[in-house]
Formats: sequence, C-alpha cells, structure tokens
Amino acid sequence: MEARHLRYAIALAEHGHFGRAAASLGIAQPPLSKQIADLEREVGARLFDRTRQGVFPTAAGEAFLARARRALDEIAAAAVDAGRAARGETGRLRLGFIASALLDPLPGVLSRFGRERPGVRLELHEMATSRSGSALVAGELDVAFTLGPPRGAGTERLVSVPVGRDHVIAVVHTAHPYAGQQSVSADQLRRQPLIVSAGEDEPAVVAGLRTLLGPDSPALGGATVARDVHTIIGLAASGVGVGLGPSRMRAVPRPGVRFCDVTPRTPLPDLVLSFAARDRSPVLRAFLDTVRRNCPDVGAALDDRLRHHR
Amino acid sequence: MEARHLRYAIALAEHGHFGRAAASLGIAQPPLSKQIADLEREVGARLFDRTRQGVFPTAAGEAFLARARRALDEIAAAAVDAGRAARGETGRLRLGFIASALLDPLPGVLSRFGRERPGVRLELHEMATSRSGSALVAGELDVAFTLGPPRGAGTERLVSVPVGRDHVIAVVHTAHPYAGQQSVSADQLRRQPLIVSAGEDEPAVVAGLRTLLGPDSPALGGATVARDVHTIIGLAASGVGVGLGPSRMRAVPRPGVRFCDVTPRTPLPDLVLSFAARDRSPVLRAFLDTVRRNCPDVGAALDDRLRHHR
DNA sequence: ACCGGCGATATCTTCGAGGTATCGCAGCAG
DNA sequence: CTGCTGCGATACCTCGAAGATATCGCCGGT
Repeated sequence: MEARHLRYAIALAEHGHFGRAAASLGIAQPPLSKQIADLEREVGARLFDRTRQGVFPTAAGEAFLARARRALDEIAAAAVDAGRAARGETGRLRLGFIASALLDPLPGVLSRFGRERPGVRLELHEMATSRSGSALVAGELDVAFTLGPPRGAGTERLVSVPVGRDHVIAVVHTAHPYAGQQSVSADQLRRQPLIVSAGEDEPAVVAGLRTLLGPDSPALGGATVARDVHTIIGLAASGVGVGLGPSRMRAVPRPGVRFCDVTPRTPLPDLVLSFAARDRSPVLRAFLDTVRRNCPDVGAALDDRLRHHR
Repeated sequence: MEARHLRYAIALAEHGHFGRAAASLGIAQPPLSKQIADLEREVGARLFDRTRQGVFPTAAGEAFLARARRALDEIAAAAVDAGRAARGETGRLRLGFIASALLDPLPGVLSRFGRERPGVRLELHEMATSRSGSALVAGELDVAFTLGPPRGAGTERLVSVPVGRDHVIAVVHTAHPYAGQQSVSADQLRRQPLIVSAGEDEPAVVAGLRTLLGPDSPALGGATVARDVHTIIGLAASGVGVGLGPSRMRAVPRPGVRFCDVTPRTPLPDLVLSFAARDRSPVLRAFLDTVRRNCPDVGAALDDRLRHHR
C-alpha cells in the first residue's frame, strides 16, 4: 500500500464522485477507479458504496479514512520536522563547560541562543576540560567550553578556538589596604594570606601563580583553597585574605569586594570553545554563530579553523 | 513522497548500511541509494550521514524517522481497522425501538449481541414506530423494532420482518378475584376499573380493546391511562384495577401480580424488525443473525425477505 | 423507450522503480 | 607510498505499473 492510495481514497471521500475526485487529483477517472479497486482488494474490504446519489464510504471505509488522514498528516509533519531540524530550529545541544565559563561567556551566549532558537533543547553539563574532551570525541557532547584545548586520545578530531584571553587578578575586601590600588604586585601578595582555587581551574591557576610568586613560595603553600570562584570571592569579601583567580571573575560584581590587576600580568590558559571537526549539525552551526556574535574577537579565528577543516 | 520512501529510510536507519538495508528490502543497493537521494532532495535536508563506520541519521533524519514510523503504523492500522469494521467486529449500530420491546426481545438480543460483538458501540433510541420508520429511511437508524411495519414516505425501501405475535392480556393484583382464573372474559372486564396504555402501543392496544369491549364502551372511556407497561403493572399491583396490555408484559414477572389471558383472544399488531433493504453493513447482518438465533421462528421469514430484496 | 451521467473495463503509452555494471573514494595492510 | 578492498554514487538499461483514451454497461429520469 502506498501513500497514493490514501490520497486517492481521501479525495474520493471528499468529492463523493469518481470523476470530480480524479480531476481534483489531476488524473483521469479510470486510473482512480483502478487504484481504489486495488486498494479495496489489498485491504480485503469494500471501502466505498457506489450509489446513484454519489460515492460514500462504508463503515470499513470510515475506519480506513480516519487512519489514512492521520498517516498523511504524519508524513507531511515528517517533512516539516525534518526541515526545521535541518535549519537548526529544533533539536538538542549538549554543552559541556568548566565552572568558570558560567561567569563570563555563558550567561550572554545562552540567553541570546535561547532567544534565537527557542525550539532547541539545551543540555548543560559542568565538567572538567579533560572530560569534555573525551565526551566530545565519544559524541556525548556537541560543544564545550574548556580551559585550553582538550588533550588526549581522539582530540585531534576536535576544533578548538580561543574565546577569550585570561590572566590572574586579585579580589579583596573593600576595606582592605589594597582595595584602592589599581594593581597589586607579587611582593605585596607574598605578604598576605591568599585564597586560591582547587576546582577545574586549579592546575592552570596554580601554575600561573607559581611563576608569579616563585616556586615553593610559602605564601602559596599556606593559601586557603576554595572549590570555585564564587567561594574565592565570598571568602575575600569576608576578609579572609586576598583572592586570586581568573580575570573572568570580574563578570560577577559583588558589593563588598574590589578587583585588582596583578603585576606582572600573569597569563592563564585561554578559555576555548571545542567541538568535533566533522560535526555539521545546524544547531551547532547556529550556536557557533551566536558565540561569534557575542564574543567579537572570535570571528576570524573560528572562520579560519572551519576553513582549515574542510 | 510515497510510503516506499518511509520504509526505505527506516530500513536504512535500522541496518546502518545501504547494501544490507537493500537486501532486507529485497532490492539492490543502487535503487535504495537513489530513493534515499530523492527523499532527501524532496525533504530539502540531508537525512543520513554516510561515514566509513556506517550510515547514521542526522538530527533531521531522526525527526523524520520518528514521524515516518508513526505514519507506517497508521497505514498498517488503517488496513487492520478496515478489516475489523468489514467483518463487523467494530462499528456502531443505531437501534430504534418501541418501549415495549424492552420487555421481551431486547434484553436477550442485546446481551447476546454485546457478548458476541464487544467492539460494536450500541446506540439505543426509544421512539414511536413512525419516527423509527422515517429515521430508517433518512439513514439515521440502522435497525428498529416497531409495532407493525412502518408506513409513510420511503418505507417501501425498508425490509420488515415480524419478530413475534402479540395479543392483549390482563394483569391483576394477586388478591384480585380474577387472580386465580386462567383467562378473563370481555364481560368481566367491562365490570372492572381498567388501566390501559397511552404510550407508543396506545392506538393499537386501544383499537384492540375497542373490538374486544365494543365501541364506545364506558369501561374503556373511564380507564386509567398509563404511559408505559411498567406503570400498568405497577398500578395493577397496587390494586387500582385490571391492567390491559401486550402479552410481552409476561416477560417482566413481578411479585404481587398475576397475568391472565383475555377471551376472546384479541390480536395486536406484530412486533416487527425493520431495516433499510440496501443496507449491507456487516454489523447489521450480525445483528440480524443474533435476532434470528434468539427468536427461533424469525429465521425463515428473514431469509425470505433478504432473498426477495436481492 | 430513449437519453444522459457515471463507474468499470479494455488497450495503449509513458514514466520511473529497480537491475547490472562501473566508478570514485577513503581506510588499511604490505 | 601503493595496491587492495569495501561501500556508496553514477550511468545506463529494462519492465511493470500508473495513467491516458476510448468504450461499455447500468440505472434513473424524462
């Protein structure tokens, strides 16, 4: 049985007349008669009563037509849904990210993307860079914000684009002596109790601080360790010491604290956007586009990587 | 787009391999490639990713396949439903009947039919014979139990079969002097307060009583009038008088009353089963069959009428 | 009894589904 | 680096069935 048979049966039921139904279908009357006859033979039941007053569905015909209409609706919807999915209007985007990405690029990117693609279901997974990398390779994620490009098996199939430069900054209580300063020096930091991150950013931030304060600095060894940047800022606000973290901390202004540059400027690994190079999914493309428009300096780099990977 | 395209896409998604999917469909690989390509062109979206590891649906493909599966399910269900309806296993039967039919043939017929055809929805409409007749002609009913064959415009297109003979009987309170009698005479009736029907059976019953008691009998003129037979029996049970009604009253035995024949035996119009002569609906056929098996003496008459009307 | 409208049937045409042969391409072993 | 291999795409042909044209048979109305 083909969709044609359903369309013909429905047209015949609507017109109640073989000739007019055939005309509405753009075919001649005899082929319609034959198709209906074939259909009735295949179903094994008479579907229409041919009377002088017109052609009317039998009880079996009514039952058949109800299902046929739904079938054709499903077929039409299949094409529409596929088109929407292909245009990236519907679908799913599984996004991995390190906690600190929640500070700066994510709020803007996600609200914008949610507004532009209301039909896309977002799945957000906070995870470490290495897990994002393997999840991308395994096809369990579509994109990820990571700290530096992910390393490990299969990551050569990923495209990674720096989204923003990052460096160490300090956060202090408003009443702290450094609060008025534009920047804080390494010497000043060595004389203070410090608060550093033990979260995802830890290895990178700690490595940066090590170069800043000198290896085996006692100030670093005795530092308070916090799980994430919000805790660092909270502890600094309560006067426990000087918080040190990524410059993206500035994105969460909070009464009671001041942010200061640290001299010498100590770079941290870039925040990076990663995705599978082969992934041509329109939802991903739309997301990349949103990121591009939200993070001005990303555009060129992204285009370059995309061109490079065919 | 044809059902074929849906079947092919689903097979391809299941096998993840053009060659094997084609084999499972009983066709060669190139036609499958072409059909899928045609489908993708018509939908306007790539539905499958061809990789070295296999063929996988894209996001658009997943959306399409979900609908396609439902569409094919509907098509299969259409054939099944039509078959069921054609065999009379499902459907609807609109049955008109006069109130007194509820006494005798209906309880047995309906319970048997409901057991044999659980999928058929019964619509029961109590109505006068004349309304049943016009409703049958207008196609608003499928069958009806009427008092005598329906008369009026279009009723020549109906088939009417007598289902049972009927005559006047009397119903009296257990303590009534007539209660012990086998039968009651017209003379005896003229000396008693009577209870007669004003419902559907009225003209026929009243006409019967008129011939029984004589025209303009004061006993008839002064009779208590009840809307239906249950009321007649109830009033007789409470000693108001002697109830007169169709012999089918016997089918509702009730403590406190006795039924007596009336002499001379006074016939009433037959209870008749009517339906449209052209109606070939399997549900109707099944119903007629049930009636035939429930009312032994109907069989021959029914077969005769059916033969007569082609 | 004749006529007209409608669905079914008969016969032919044509388009496209499906078959066969072959190509192009990417991964892989040597 | 280079054949080798497996797979999907392409090219071309075949044939069956959808559709067109012509005609028939049937019933209902004048």
